[in-house]
Amino acid sequence: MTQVRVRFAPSPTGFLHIGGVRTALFNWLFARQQKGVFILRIEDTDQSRSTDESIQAIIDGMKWVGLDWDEGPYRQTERMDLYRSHAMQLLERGDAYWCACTAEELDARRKEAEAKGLSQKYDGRCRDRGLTNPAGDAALRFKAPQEGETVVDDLIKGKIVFDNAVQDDLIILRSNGYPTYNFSVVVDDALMNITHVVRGDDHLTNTPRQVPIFQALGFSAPQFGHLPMILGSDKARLSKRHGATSIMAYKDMGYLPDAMVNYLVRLGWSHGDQELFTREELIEKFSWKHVQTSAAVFNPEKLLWVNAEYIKIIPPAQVAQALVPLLEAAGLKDEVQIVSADWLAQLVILVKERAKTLMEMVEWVRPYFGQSVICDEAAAKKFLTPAMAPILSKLLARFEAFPSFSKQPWEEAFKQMVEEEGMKMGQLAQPVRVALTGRTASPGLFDVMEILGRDRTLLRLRQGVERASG
RNA sequence: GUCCCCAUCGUCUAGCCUGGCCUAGGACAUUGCCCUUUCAAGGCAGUAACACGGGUUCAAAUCCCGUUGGGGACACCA
Repeated sequence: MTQVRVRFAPSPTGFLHIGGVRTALFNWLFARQQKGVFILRIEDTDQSRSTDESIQAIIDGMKWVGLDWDEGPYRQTERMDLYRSHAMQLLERGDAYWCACTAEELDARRKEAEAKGLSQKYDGRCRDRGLTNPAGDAALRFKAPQEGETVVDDLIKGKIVFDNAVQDDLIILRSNGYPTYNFSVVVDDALMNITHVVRGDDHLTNTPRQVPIFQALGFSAPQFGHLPMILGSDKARLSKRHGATSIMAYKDMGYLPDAMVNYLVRLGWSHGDQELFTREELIEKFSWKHVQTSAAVFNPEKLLWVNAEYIKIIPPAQVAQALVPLLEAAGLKDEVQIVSADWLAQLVILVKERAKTLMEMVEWVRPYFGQSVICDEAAAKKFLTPAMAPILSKLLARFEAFPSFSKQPWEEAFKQMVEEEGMKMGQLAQPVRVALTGRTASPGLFDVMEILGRDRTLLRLRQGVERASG
């Protein structure tokens, strides 16, 4: 058994998006399961579109979702000699030829063919001209076999047969000397000993173009696997129209990387009825057999649910840690600094069942920082009424009698007062909640008091009484 | 236009390979109820799908053919 070697090979022409992450993820899972090697390779042979910022964005994105690579990042622009020397091999063997047609001419002919409803294939006019390239401005074309069939046994789709007669003589070296995609991938996949090429469905028709190049170069082709596409809610290919597509945008929106991974892997793969998996489980249970053959619609609501599940499952201290940067960004930098990690973890426990994202959690948690509270006007108007003032004042007095906070006695005192006043629980609880948190919705009252501590509880209650009286 | 892929609830999917256990299961969303100091969470229940047409077979969601529909590819982009 040779060792599994897979790669993720994005082109640095923009940020790392959802689809790319999923492709990377399937490769990574397979590599980890097979104790293989996962390679990151940057396909930057398109000079005009590749940027260094994009490369950094890819690296940042991969790191955030925790997809670590064993080799690379390789950059194709650093491997130019390899492509050129292999292209020359093909030329020498008669498997490639120089083509003097200019891009403009080709474009014009293609448009004409399209207008007439004919094949848009290259007409092969330079194929047998035996041209040389003295001026250095010709492009090199691969002489694609025109007879027989190319059969691909896809890991996901099964056996697919392509007629060689429809294959084009692809340009493998541009007139500027740079290789094109279909050639550089082959050279790299061959030279890097890639055993399994797993990529998006959109590359399916590239496979019969690439297989003959492997063969002409004297390499055996790797195994191929084509992942179905991810679609937007309108069933069109996922794009900016469907909201944030950069993976890092999800970080900013308060998604947990593990939740992202869990959602994405379930989008196109399943293990019976199981919805939630640890990474270890994913690595253990992953199999090509259960990868879906059809495209899947990206469903933000389910992602939200998965994220909420992770917020509940993950150790609170860990959630707290991920929350800190968002708190700082929300203007709570000073407040966060003076607070202990333990206290923050406790706070997370209070709100983790209410927040579906870290972003929402920031809002849930905001009232528990600072001495006083910022009170919602409508809430105050409704619950901190003059009529409530004496009752709240009475409650305050009872609480003040306790030298320290303790849940049970405080709760008993509270309930006793409700009874004495002939009130319903909610009639007293809501005004107190507003006084303590400034809002009508919060975690359990006594949990709130516990997190605030005796002093702040009393302070806020006192301020609530004032407000109600005023 | 040519070539390729795909088709189960609104969405993600189980089942399909190896036909009967499918009166088609789970999850998200949605609706109702319960729980309840608020908001959540949780529990219970409900609505909801085998694209269509032909075969093959005692028997088809499952196998075969066709139709329709969706997607992808056809660049000196990747």
